[in-house]
Amino acid sequence: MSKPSQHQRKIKQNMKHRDNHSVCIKTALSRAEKRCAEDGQRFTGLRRQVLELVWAEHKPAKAYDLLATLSSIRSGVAPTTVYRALDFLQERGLVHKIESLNAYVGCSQPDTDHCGHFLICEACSEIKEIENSRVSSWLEQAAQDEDFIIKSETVELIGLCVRCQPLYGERATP
Amino acid sequence: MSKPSQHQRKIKQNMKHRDNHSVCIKTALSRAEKRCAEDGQRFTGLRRQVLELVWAEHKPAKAYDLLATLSSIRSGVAPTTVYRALDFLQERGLVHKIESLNAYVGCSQPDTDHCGHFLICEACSEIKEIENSRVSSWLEQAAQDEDFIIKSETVELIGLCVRCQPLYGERATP
DNA sequence: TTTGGGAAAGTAATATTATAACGATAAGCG
DNA sequence: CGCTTATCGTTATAATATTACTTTCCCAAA
Repeated sequence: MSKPSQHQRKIKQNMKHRDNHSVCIKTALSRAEKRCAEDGQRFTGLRRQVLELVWAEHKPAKAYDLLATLSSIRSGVAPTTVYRALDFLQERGLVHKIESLNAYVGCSQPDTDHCGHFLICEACSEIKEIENSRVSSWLEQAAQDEDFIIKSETVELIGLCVRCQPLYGERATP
Repeated sequence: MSKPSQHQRKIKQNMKHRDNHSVCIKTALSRAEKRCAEDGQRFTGLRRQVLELVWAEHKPAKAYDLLATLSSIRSGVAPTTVYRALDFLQERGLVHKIESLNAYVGCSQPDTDHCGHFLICEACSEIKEIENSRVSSWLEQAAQDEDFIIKSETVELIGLCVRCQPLYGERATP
């Protein structure tokens, strides 16, 4: 309500990003390639294909959907195939699992060592990874109050993204 | 490092709590009863038993483990039985699901309307729900930066609880 | 160039988690 | 009491994930 022009600007940013999504994919792939090379790991055809499929949209990809798609472009694909590739990609921080959806998304900041924090739109399913170092330090603080030492974080915020708010009047999925 | 005596105090608090855990359970049950009465909902024997089992420990309870235990004290128990009861309890805020574990814990603050935030010890599996209104308002802030409206939050912090830190030297599970 | 070792992928089976569909029963209400 | 509806029983099946074992492929050392 407070800053409509800024709101519009963010929507445009978002649109632009969608139009150029193929750039995202390419970037993700080349970063993955680089990352694997550095680690002395093999970025095989299978792994590349799975990562490409995960990146096909900024939406959570279900393992069995990846399996189905992958089967159509490659033979001898079983659940194991997909899960192994996903495990590999997760270990290298190239993909995150969204626990509340049992689904996977490409990591948008694979260079920084981190666990992802996500905004998940319940209307359009788009996922945005928030890069917000404040969040982690805040959570650290909260944990410290209990003398708890954090090793990894699952933070998944479900709600309405900037584009879907006008459509759903700030209420839940119709 | 900084406050060893306070650390000790917290450990003692924790111990004391474990010794008196039956109190937890009773409290949880009577709160549930009250809550259901207020809502005009039936707190049936089945629902009570499931809630009791979930509260048996401060550890995540798996649906199929509940199923097995429940089967031993009641006949005609199927997966549906357990999931229905869990759904009921979740809707009323009496139980939370831990997404990263596919497991369920009793809610320690069923009176306040909230989504839970959890500290999960990877060594002993104990779960502590953090009641920390700061956390939610921090996350709101982070979401606002993206003009995102939060409807619900999944926050699960994995690490070492106060009792397990000395045992595992602040490192991951052995 | 060959070959041996290890990583990756193929294959089959199975475990784990969750839901759907439909009928039977029992609790509350007029 | 008889009606309505929530609850529960029952069966089947869907969706997600892992284990174990075999085969293939890559790469590097001989």
